[in-house]
Amino acid sequence: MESNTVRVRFAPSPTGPLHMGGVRTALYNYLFAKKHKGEFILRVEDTDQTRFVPGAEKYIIDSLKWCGILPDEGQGIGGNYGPYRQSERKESGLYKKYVEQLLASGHAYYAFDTSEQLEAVRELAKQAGSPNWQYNHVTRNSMRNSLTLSGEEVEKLLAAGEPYVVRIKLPRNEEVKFEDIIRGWVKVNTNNMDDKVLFKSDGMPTYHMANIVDDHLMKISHVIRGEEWLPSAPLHLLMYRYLGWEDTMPKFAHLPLLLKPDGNGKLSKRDGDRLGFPVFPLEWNNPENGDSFSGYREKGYFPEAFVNMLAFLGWNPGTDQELFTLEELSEAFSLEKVHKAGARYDHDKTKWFNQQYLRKLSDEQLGESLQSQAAEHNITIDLAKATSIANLIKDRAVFLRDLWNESSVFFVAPTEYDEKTTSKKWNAESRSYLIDLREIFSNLENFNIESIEKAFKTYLESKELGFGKVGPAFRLAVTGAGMGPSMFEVCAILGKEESLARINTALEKLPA
RNA sequence: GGCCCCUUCGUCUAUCGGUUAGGACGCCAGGUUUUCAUCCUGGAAAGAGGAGUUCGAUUCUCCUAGGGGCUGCCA
Repeated sequence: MESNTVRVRFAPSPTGPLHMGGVRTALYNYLFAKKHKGEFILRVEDTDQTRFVPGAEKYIIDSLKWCGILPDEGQGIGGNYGPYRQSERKESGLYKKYVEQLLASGHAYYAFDTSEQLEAVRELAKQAGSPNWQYNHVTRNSMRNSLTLSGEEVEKLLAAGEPYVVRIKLPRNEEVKFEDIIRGWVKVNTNNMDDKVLFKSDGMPTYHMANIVDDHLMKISHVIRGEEWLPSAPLHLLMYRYLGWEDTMPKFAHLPLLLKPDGNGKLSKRDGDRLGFPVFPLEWNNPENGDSFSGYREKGYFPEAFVNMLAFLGWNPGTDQELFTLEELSEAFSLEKVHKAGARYDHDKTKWFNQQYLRKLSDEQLGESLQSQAAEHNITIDLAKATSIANLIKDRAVFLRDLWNESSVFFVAPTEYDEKTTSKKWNAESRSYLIDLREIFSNLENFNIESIEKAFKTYLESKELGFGKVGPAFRLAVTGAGMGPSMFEVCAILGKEESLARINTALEKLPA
């Protein structure tokens, strides 16, 4: 079917931590590549030196690694199309060569207007009532560029080292259309486009230039990126055309955006911690400016759950299956099934996914986790015990840490007693029941689940009491809480001595 | 403002002209459970509005409205 190899790239710019929307873009690229037995490439788009953030590249790589979406080729991995950092690619004059080609063919021109001058023109236009002044086929005639200046003047300025940029020269009134895999045909008239800068005065290409050159040189077959790129796709098409690469141009697929759960707009980095969930895969701390954002990994999410959740934000297999491994996702994925509209992030659903993945773990695996968490609290327990405790409480866990949170009663005697339960269920009566139970339990030879339960129930019968009269007080005395797993199992695990000791403590500490 | 994209339950979504419009999360109710959680059962909940095409539109077209994106020598 596919005679051409699928090669896709994820091309983030290292300007900060990778947001979950970016992770999803990477994921879809990865899935598409795997589905078609192609290659997934990581390219670092660091053409903006002013926005460079130390550690960001490492963060991106670490995040992908945590998620399990490993590039086959690219920055940090290597490959035959390197280097994979645009700042390094620029060193060889790579981009400049193609810029000169465009200059020579008349599809680009030099512009000497400074940022300040442009800003002033824009400001003026705004005051005159036009909010978006553009450097285009009409305004370029009144600007300082190689179209308005004489050849000698241009030569002189260039020779004098005058700062300049190179802009694309767009034709007037031309329909540009391309077929997006997700959205179908998209048409734009060049009259509504502007002469974008291709080459900056600092010697760096802009995204528009670098991405076309690199995608071409790296033999990228499909460009799968966020919807924010849709408006510039026609420009990119024109560039392929002017560079003579239109026949091998990659296919485009513009992904729907991830939206804020509340209100409007796309999910942004400040949203998460504001609304009580992370927007980043990994925690991010920037000592330089004090930026600090929480991450899914540190919050206790399984990468598999995180990835599964992300996959479903904008895509759906068309079946009822919701739990997918990465391999299954790779098999089921298709761009045609990607939804067009933006997807609102739902944190409850994310937690649900995590709970599902926790349940896939065996009791022994859960026990191991509990054992190591206990060790962090300087408590040593053997695996068999940890496993049986984990089995007892796993149904109430969403995160692995819940295993410890829910089971600490087994290792640490209560120092406080739940207020609500105390005021509702603890009184002189219940106190006397506990005194009876202490007596009964201390006479039990085999202190196990069955015997405790039998003794307890026999006591209830003899006193003609309902479970509700004694149970809550019993739980309160032993665990300090108003809820939890079966008390017979709790006591059995605690052992006779500890159980009795706790009842004693409660009788001392809790006034009738 | 201009240009582009989008629009099914609160949320994520299925439906590729004919369905009692399905599922999941969340929510509510009932059951199981001494309690909580789990689990089981059930429930409420959607095609933005208006034209058209058609025997028949959620599905195709157009308009309106709403939402989103872009509008930098940022990506």
